[in-house]
Formats: sequence, structure tokens, C-alpha cells
Amino acid sequence: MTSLLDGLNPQQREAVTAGTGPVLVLAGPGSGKTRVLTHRIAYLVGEMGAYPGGILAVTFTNKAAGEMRERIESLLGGRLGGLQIGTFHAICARLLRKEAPFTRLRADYLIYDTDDQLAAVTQAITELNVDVKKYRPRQLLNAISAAKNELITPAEYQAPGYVGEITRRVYERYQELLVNSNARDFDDLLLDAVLLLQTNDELRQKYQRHFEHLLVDEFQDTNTAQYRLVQILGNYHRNVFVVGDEDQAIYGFRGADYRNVLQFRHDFPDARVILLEQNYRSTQIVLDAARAVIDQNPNRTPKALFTERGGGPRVTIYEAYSEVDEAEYVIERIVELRRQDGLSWGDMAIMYRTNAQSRALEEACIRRKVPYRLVGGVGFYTRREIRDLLAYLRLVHNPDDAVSFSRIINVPKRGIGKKSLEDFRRWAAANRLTISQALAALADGVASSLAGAAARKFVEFWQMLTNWRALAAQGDLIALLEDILTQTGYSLHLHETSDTEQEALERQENVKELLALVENDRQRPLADFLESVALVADVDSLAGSAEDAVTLLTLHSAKGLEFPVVFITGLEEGLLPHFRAFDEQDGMAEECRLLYVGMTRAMQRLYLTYAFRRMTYGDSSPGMPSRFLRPIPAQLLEGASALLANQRAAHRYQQDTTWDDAPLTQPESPVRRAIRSQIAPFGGAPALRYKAGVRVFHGKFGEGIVLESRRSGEDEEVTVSFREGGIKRLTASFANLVILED
DNA sequence: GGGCCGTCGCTTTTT
DNA sequence: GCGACGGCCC
Repeated sequence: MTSLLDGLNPQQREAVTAGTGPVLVLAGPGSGKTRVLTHRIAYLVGEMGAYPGGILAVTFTNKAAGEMRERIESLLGGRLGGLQIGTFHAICARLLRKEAPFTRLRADYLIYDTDDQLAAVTQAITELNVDVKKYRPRQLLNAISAAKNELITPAEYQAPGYVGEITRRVYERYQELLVNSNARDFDDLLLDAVLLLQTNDELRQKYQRHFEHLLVDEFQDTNTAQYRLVQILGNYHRNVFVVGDEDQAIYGFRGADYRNVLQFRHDFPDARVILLEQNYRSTQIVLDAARAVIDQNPNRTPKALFTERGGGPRVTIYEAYSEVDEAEYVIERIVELRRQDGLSWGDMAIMYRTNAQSRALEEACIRRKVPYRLVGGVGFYTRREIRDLLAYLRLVHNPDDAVSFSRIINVPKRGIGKKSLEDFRRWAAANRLTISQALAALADGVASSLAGAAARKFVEFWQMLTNWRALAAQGDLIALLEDILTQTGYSLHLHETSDTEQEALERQENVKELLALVENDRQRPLADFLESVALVADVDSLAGSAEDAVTLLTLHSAKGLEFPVVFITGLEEGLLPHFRAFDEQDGMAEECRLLYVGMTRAMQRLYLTYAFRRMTYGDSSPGMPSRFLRPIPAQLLEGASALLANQRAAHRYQQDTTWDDAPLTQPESPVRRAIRSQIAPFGGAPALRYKAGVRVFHGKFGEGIVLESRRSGEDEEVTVSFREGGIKRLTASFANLVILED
């Protein structure tokens, strides 16, 4: 068993061999926390004689769960039956299925993803006659989600003002819709599990006793619901082993609160605290640069992260002209590194703040014939055709699923339009019928308020669905899916709704891919298949792909991974930090941590790039280097960077000439600063040529008056009201407007 | 009911 | 620059 502890440093060893009782491991990036967790579990089983079935380990992604299981099994040399490893969501999903009789939903409940959620919120909004324009589904959903993460049910929901009241009503209706559909959203998985364990003493005790050991990875990214779960489950044996790093907390937007680490120390005052400070991943240069970045965050516990891996090459900064140039540069370097340093494509990763940024990078990869693997973005399961087919499968599985029903009732077209659907819904609601009950009633010839032709179409649909349900009962997924495809004429539909032949073929390919996926385990129960589809994360797909390719991913997805070479792109004000974070509580600090996470993924080489101008929403606007770059000491960097140098100089000047030394928290509000950096990036933009009220002449539209003019990239966008031609929006450099003197 | 066209608003980040 | 949605016409 000595091999279990071999190669561990004293702190790691201390954590792995800690006796019973609560343990808090504070682990810097690259300090081997995954290793500690896997060895700890192996140690519990192999040395402390723990029963594997009594161990529950929580990871952040399914992929991490799979890897952890593999590693533990190879450490112990055998399969570990009963050991439970998974994400909070997966574990709760299982629990709710198993204990379904004690919950408000059946065991075959569905899991709604973000798209389904939005559809349900939109439906709730419409039903309540709320103005969709004024109350954006997205916003309301965020509010609902936030409430759920805080364990607030619709009945308990309170928020000030009219908006609060609207939110409360939508939340209430939304939840009814889900219950009627026998569905849960992601947040419900956690919420319902907590509520169940809180209210049902017997079940709570059963699980508290059952899980003798509880281990949680990425503890800094737990939200209230998740924390409560840890608290409840760990309260009996108190063998709670959590690992985290407050500097890597990057999921505040979904309710995670790194202060749960503090809360843990409060709730488990006897917790043993172990610090892992030695980094085994990165070079000293990378670490120093990363530390300079994270050090600007207020309210953090400073850590003495160190490495024995010497200096290494400097961090390269590149100032690109545009996002196209940035992508070219990155791909160029990648090709070069592979040729000169013998690195493989898979050794290199490109990271960015938003998924939209991947586009330019992908195009550059294609141009240079560099194989790449995109994590996230428009994933397989979010493609239209895949979602359609999954909706069919879901409806077969659960004919009361309102969201899936609305999605496919008229896809492919079967003459059931908005009007008929509305009538159907109203009729069903008035008679308190679920979707399947209403359909069955129509089929039985029950009189309805629906037009005869419409009713017939619904009945036809119900007959198809009934046939599929019979087919599904035989348990052959492939046969079911194939029948759905033929019965609905889906191929034809694909061709008719595609703009080009090319597109139709691609979508056809996707359908084939889904069939292949199902083929793998065609005997699998439909419920299992649907659940696994609902819970896969984007990073999860990274696992198996053996193909050698460059990885493109968001900084969020990069958590927990490492690469010899890392490129972080788009280091601009407004992008990283993202302007949406400016007015969020703790927003700026979280952006900073996000960059820190990205930088510390790099083992040997780190590149940081930003663009002088970037296309957003179709027009190009100038950018400023990210404020986070400023504190990185010059001796760690290489690469020309005129803008950054300027900014640093200005910063120094400001520091030298201001009394108090508070460079990052200037009195000016972040929002104002954002606006200023947009309009006056170089210390005052040139004045606008066309001012409101000025009379102008245009070659085609004739005479008009300028209503408004604003800067658009280097150009000016002028809105003119023409005497003859109405109001037009023109680009100054093309419009050749002549200013008419009065 | 469906297809076409113009308008609008938009994107953080993910289980 | 794109996709969702509403208005309009067949």
C-alpha cells in the first residue's frame, strides 16, 4: 500500500491520510488536488477499510467523474462497485428518480435544459399576458434560477416592486408548467433533492447514515443549494472532505459563492485545514505572471504558490490589429511550435471569454488546415434537427412534455399552426387535461372547441405517438428512431427547410450521427438515454476523442485542464473583463479570477493576445488592452505592445500624481469607464463631422436634415431625415453627404 | 395556415 | 451579422 503514498509531498500525504472528521484542502492551481482526491478515496477503501458504496464523491463535470473513477480503480487494481462519483446534478437526478414516490414528480421525469426552460418561461409569460418585450424571458429565467439556487420556492418568493411581482407570478406559472410536464430544470434537481431531504426525516437519516464519506471537488464553486446538500449529507458521519481554491471561483453567475469555504469552517469548526502550495504544472514565469494578475484582487488570502520547475520562456504578449489578425497570429504560432518544438496539436489550447470569439479562430484553423476540436459553442445537442428528434423521443417517453410538444407538433409541417395550438391549449387548460389526456379525448371523439379539421390533425398526431409508444415498449431505440424518421418524413423536411443542398446534407449527417450514437446501446432504456443526454456537459465530449487536434474552449470550460501551450485571446476591456460584469457584485474580481484560471492552465508556454479593433454585432470597434495585463511585471513579458506600453505609462503617471494609491478602484463608476473607453479610446476621439440639425445633400436621396450622428469604428454613422426619401441610416465615408450652408 | 420580409436586440460564462 | 419575431399578403 506504500505505492498509494509514493510521490506525494508531505502536505498531499497529510491530506490523503487524514483520519476521520471534516477536512478542508485549500489547493492552488496545479498542486495536485485531483491526485489528492483520488488517492484519498483509494486510501479510504484500501487502508481505512471503508465500504465503497458508502463513499460519495462530487466532481464538477461528468468527465472528471469518469476519470476519477478510472484512476481510483487503477490505484486499487479492481472495479469499485457501489462507489458513487458524479456531479451534484447527476447525483441529485438519480436520487430523485430513486425516491420518486416521495417527490412531486414521477420517476420518469424529464430534465429541461436552457432552451426548454426559455420556451417554458416564454409560455408562462404569454399565458399571464405579460409584455414579452418588457420582460425578457432570459432575465426572468435568470431571476428564477437565482431564486432556486438560494432554495427559494415560488411560494416563498418575494421581490420588491412591480417587476418583483411579475417575476413571482412567472416563477409560479413556470413551475406549474414544469410539474404538469413531469419535468425538472437543472436547478430543480438540486432544489428538489434538498427539499426532499429537509422535509423527509426518514429519508434524510437513511442517506446521512449511508454516506459514510463525502468528498467534494471544486468546492469554491458550490452554490447555496449544493452547499446545503453537503451540510445535510455530511451531518451524521461528519467525514466531509472538500477541496477548493477561492482564487478559482468562476461560477458566481450561477449562484456559486466561494464564501462557502468560510461557511464550511464555521459549520465544521473542527475541520482540519491543509494547504497545497506546491505547483507541479507550470514554469516559474507562468506562475509569477499569474500571481501578478490575481494579486490585484482585493479580499483574498495571499498564497505562497511555488514551483521547482525553473524559469521557462517568457509570457508572450501580442497586439493584433483585428480579431482576424489575432487568429492568424495564434494559428501561425501553433504551426510553428509543432514544427520546431515537436509539439503535437493536442498539446495546445486556445482560450477565450465568449463562445462567439471562436469563429475567427476556427476560420483561421480551416485556412491553415490545422485540426481543431471545439468545446462548447453550438454543440451537437443544440442543433435544430437533433433537438427536434430528441423532442420526439421525449414526447414518446412522456406525452405530457409541454415544451417538446410545442416544438414538434408542427415540425415537419402538418397544418397545425399557432392558432390551432393556442385553441388546443386553451381547451385542455379549461378542462384541466394534460396534453396526453386532451389528445386522447380528441381521439375518443370528445367534443371540443377546436375546429373539425384541426381536431382531426391532432388526432392523427396522437395516433402516430401511440404507435411509437408501443414500439418504444419493445425496447429497441434504433427501431423507434427510424420509425419516427420515416413516419414524419423528416428527411424531406430537412431538405425543404435548408437553404442550400450543402446545409441539408450536413443536417442529414447530424441525424446519422444521432443514429450512430443510439446504435451504441440500442437496448438501453429510453429514460436512461434521455437522462444521459440531458446531463452531458460540453467538456465531457473532450474525453474520448483520440484524434490529435488543437483545443478551442472558453476560459470557463478550461477549469481543471492543463496544456503545455496556452493561448488566451481577446484580452481587452469589455471582453475580459466582460462589460456585463462591470455592474455585477464581485464581477470584476471574478473576471480577474477567470484570467487567472486560464493562465494557470499553461505548463510551459503562455501567450496573451488582444486586438486593436474587433467586430461586434457586425461593426468593428476599437478596444483597449485589458486592465488585468497592467500589473504583470515587464521582465516576465516579451512582445511588442504599443497600446499596453502607453497604458502602463499613463498608469504610472497617474500613480505618481495621485495621493492615495488605489489604482484599480477609481472613483469613476465602471459603467462610465466602459462608456468612456468605447468613445474616447485614444484620449479623445476626433470630433464628429455631421452634427444633429445640420442640413445635408445626398446624391440619391436629395436634401435632408441630420437627426443623429455617432462614431462607428473609424467611421461615422449618420441618421438623416430626407425631405423625399424618409429616414435613412448612412455610413459617412460612403454616403458623400454634402453639408449645406444656411 | 404559411411564407416572406423588415425590425430588433443581442451574448458572458454552464450543470 | 444573425436569428427570433411580428406584420403583411396569399
